[in-house]
Amino acid sequence: MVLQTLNVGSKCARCGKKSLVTDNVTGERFCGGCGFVISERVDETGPEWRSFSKDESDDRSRTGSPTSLAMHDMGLATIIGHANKDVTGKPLSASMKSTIERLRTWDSRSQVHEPADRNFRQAFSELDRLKDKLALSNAVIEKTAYIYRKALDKGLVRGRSIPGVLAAALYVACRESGTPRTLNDMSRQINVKRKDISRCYRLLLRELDLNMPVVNPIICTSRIASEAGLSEKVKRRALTILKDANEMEITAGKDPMGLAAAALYLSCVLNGENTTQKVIAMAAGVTEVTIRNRYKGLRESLNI
DNA sequence: TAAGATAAGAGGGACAT
DNA sequence: ATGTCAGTCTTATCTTA
Repeated sequence: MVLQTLNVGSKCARCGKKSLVTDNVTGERFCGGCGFVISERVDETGPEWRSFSKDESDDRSRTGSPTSLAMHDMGLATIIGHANKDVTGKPLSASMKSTIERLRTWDSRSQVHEPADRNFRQAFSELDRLKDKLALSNAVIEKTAYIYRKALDKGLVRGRSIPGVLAAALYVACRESGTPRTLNDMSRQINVKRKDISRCYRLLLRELDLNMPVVNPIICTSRIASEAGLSEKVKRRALTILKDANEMEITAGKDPMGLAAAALYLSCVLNGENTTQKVIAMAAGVTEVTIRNRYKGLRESLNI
């Protein structure tokens, strides 16, 4: 456990001695006199992730050291060095030496070589890629990591593809946090068939006893409206349409994206705005036929 | 060209066997 | 466990305005 002494000379906040040292392997700064740890990691400054919209920037500013569930060891690694000397530089006794060697073995095993941990590393590097691709917030990523860990603990990943289960966990996290991302979005980015993700998703719901809030079409509306470049006025009208539809209980069991898309289309027609079903269908990720069906249903139910 | 109509097929939930 | 059924969504094709 040899520690290279850098930054010597600063005063310790606890004992007052000028004996602060930095472990250049882990980046920990602590007092050589009393062992007081000053900071475990070197904090970076500035925002950690780029933001994609105003309302997403709020939960992305950095508040501390980046310890994350999405790191294979949750960012808590300690590394046992290779020199058999203690803090003062004296050689270790024979019994202590064997103890340390045993610890070192398990230390390194627990970090990289255990199968579960390799699984994490693979999954989380993929997750990191998806974060950018799908413009996801840090909160969603953390939630995904948490769910994935639980799934792995329960042995749900065995026999299934890592990206598949990961995408399912991500989908759960999005649903829980009200982030409107569809299975198709996931499927496109992670290159796993929608069907497979869907199956893993249902598995997670069953095995982890999750109960998912129903996707709110109202949230979908905003996403589609901005994607299709629709006006604020149209969006508002669509929202009242959805509210009415909800009260008339004709929304149950319908694809929320299709519903939101139809409400937007109806709103465009009512407001005399020129938009095609095709544009909205593209933005919503549903087919024109679905829009037509929902559109028809909305008009009949609301007597428009 | 956009919108509407129709048909075939897929995937999954509810339910009974 | 397995099969059937009703309901939804997608894809494809044709018709209509």
